[in-house]
Amino acid sequence: MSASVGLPDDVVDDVDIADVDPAPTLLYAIKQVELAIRAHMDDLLRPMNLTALQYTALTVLRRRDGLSSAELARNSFVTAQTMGEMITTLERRGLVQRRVDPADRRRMLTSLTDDARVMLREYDARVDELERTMVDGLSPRQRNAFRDYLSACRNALGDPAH
Amino acid sequence: MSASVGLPDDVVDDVDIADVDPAPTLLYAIKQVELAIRAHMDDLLRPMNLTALQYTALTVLRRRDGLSSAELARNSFVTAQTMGEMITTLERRGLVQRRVDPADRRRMLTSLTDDARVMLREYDARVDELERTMVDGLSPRQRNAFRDYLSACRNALGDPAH
DNA sequence: CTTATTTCAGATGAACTGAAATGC
DNA sequence: CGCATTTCAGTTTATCTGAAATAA
Repeated sequence: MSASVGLPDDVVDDVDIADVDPAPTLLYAIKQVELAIRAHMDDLLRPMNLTALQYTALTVLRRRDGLSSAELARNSFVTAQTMGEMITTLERRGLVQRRVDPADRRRMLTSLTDDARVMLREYDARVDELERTMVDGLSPRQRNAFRDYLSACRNALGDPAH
Repeated sequence: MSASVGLPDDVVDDVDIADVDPAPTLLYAIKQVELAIRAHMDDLLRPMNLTALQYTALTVLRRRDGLSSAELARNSFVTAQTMGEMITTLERRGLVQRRVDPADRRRMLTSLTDDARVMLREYDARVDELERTMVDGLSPRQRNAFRDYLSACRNALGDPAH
């Protein structure tokens, strides 16, 4: 992970319920940011009647076509049953389609429909803007460092449920 | 998972569903880390029969005694009713106590009980260890930068619900 | 009068556990 | 046979919306 971070620089000195105390834990800081993101995302997603979990599944499928429902479940830390039901919902809405994996006929390979791709593209700009707003105070170099840190954290925590 | 055995060099060269693609969004990366944290925290909290939200409320109260239920709700992006019910549950379990705010008799000031403080202290070590595991690959300087970035993000996203 | 906080009363949805069918 | 995936069924629990009481 290169790191390559140079300068931690003081980025904020705003006083807020989130940081009125010197140093709450990083765990808590991450949770707070995720809560704030989710509130914004829910607002964004509500018009298209998608939950954050559904949206996540769709964007994961856009990057990695043909995952099975069980694989998507592991990615989002929910049970296979929960994800299976969610995929069924998306299928009924015409956003994904499934076909039996010819190499392993137990599995169902899931793909986005063209409708889903169009819909996701319409939201890309808004999601990008949310991300830009979020990292507004960070330099490009800091953003890269931030991404590296997050990746390191995710890898360090592993896949605990399995 | 594998890795983490030798290779002190690159923190991440594990191929994983979380980073098989070059650069998913920071939004997604944060969500993934938070999901991983929550899975670990749920495991940690299950023995004491606390949800992540309840634990968060308790630790917030430890830092900022005497918040009202409505304030706690805003901090966690849930409705006042939801937080009110959760605080009632904690009160019945003897983990918090409430008293009317003498300065504004509509409000109920919430405080931890001694029992709650003891319980939280018992878990501090385990939570600290989880955090240490998570940032294992980061230098102290990087950890500080990471904290700054998170704080900047949280502040940039504001309190959308109000 | 309007607003904030709390509380009561449903309604809902999203998740879970358990179990069965299928196929490797 | 054991294990993974999917699907069906039932349940729980957390959260929400709506409405009323209180007090500033």
